[in-house]
Amino acid sequence: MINQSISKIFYQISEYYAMDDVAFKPQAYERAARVIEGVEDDLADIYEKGGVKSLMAIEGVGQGLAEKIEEFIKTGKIKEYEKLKKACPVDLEHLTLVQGLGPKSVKVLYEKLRVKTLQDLEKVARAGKIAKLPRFGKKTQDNILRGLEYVKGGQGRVLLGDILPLARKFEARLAGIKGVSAAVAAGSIRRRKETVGDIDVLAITDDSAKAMDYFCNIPEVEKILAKGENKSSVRLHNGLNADFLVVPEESFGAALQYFTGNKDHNIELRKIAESKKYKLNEYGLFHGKKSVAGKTEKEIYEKLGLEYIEPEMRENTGEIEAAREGNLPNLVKYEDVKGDLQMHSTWSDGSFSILEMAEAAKKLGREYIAITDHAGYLAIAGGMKEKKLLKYMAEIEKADKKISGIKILKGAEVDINKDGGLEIKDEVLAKLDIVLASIHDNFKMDKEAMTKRVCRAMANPHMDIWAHPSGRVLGRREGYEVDWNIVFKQAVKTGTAIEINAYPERLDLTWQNVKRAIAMGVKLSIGTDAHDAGHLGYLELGASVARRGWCEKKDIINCLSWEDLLNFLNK
DNA sequence: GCCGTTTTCGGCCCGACTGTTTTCAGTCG
Repeated sequence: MINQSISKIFYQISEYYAMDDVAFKPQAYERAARVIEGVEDDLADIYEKGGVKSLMAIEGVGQGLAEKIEEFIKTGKIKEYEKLKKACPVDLEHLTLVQGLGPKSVKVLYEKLRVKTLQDLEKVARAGKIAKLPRFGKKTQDNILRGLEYVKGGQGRVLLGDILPLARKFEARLAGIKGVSAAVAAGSIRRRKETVGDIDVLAITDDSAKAMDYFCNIPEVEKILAKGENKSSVRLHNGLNADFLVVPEESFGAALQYFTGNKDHNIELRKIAESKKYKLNEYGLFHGKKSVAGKTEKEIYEKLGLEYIEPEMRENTGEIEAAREGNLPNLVKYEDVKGDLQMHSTWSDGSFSILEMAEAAKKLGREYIAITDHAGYLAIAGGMKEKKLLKYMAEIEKADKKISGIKILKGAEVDINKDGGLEIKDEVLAKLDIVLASIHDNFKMDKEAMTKRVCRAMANPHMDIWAHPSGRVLGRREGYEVDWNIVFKQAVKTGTAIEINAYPERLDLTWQNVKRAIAMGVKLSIGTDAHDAGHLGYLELGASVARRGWCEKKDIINCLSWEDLLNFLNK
């Protein structure tokens, strides 16, 4: 799939032109980049079938960009991009990762302070030089420093949502080789951690040399770092490392346990093993030299006097004690999630019609969905005001009547204003089946003000769900400050559900806060925030956050039957 | 560079916020 590569290049080109103050081209490239990100079919396939003409059928792609895509398909690069990159004196790509820093500011920083790289930026910021520039100041400088920390911390890890499909591809391919009887991606992928630093794949095979050869030669490999009989290590084109391990069948459970982690969880297990006069390692659980368990994870946990602990819970945050006492939650299953409670259509910033989204959701087996287009002042996201909302609602009703086998809720994602008011009049909100409310501005309010703002919004009887509650964007910005204890209490009091936004770069509420919230009795909702039919599959990422946060079925309103969900919303 | 048309040019989703200014450029969504 070349779509992501092309999309990325177009984003970059857009920034280069923006830096040079070129008019309108940046928006054109950016728009095309965004659309291409969401195109489900591989651009190479589209091109193969219908050439440049068929590429031009994509929104925002005209003759010029279609030919650039063609160029990429044929040569693997785009000359114009290479030229711009070469001509640009600074590392724009990384500098603009810093929150609040755009192409224009980067240009000024280069012209006045010769800032070319993130390192340069840090140096001049620390030296206090940025604060002295015209139109910059102390606060801007501090924001840059904070942004820098975040960018540095986020590097080298990729989003679970981006890597899970690749890991599954590896699993499937390896499982397809003769002699391989199992292949599983372990590590943080198996724990469904929101970001992933590398890929560990474990396999059982009777011909390890053959499996190793195969793995080291898959097209994603950029460089082989190590290749042995039982273990190989490679660097992938996407910058990640991948390890491939072959273990004997009788050790598979032990190896899986060992390589799934996390580290602290494993250390605890080994301590327990030691206290029982056992030794635990990746080959099995041993009493002296005699193996007492190793084939499955389950038997290892059992022999250690523990209930089986699901991978998503293995973070050493109390799961081992709970397993010892038989108090583990009855974790919500991926298939328990019946519906999707946040998505967008062409009525705001989505790229598919209401009916198209419903049809795609139905295909994935959803029993119900909520269409929740933007309403309020977020104009760029197509935020609707009251009058348009009424038309939109009629359109949802029409779609609901037209489609069978799936129910559609009339919803909206309404902006919460600075004071905690909702940006749509109550009498219109009352007409919606489901009201999500979320914060899209004023992220840097102090904790107390932000807490008040949210609590006041929740007090509005029409608000059903607080969407993407922390506002974090993985790898780009931390969430805003809010007193979680107070807002969780308010959520329980007002009967407001809190969302687990399943979009890969959000996964917000965080799993840590999920755990705290349900312990206080908060009900949670899962929404993909899909802006494209291809995003609807993210629902499982939301479910994985729920599982990491110890949720049971009863904690998640998406697990309710249609009738029970309506009852919840009408309360 | 795209797009739609008043169809081969002339517009181009825009409102709010931040941090700087004391009116506004840059960034964000």
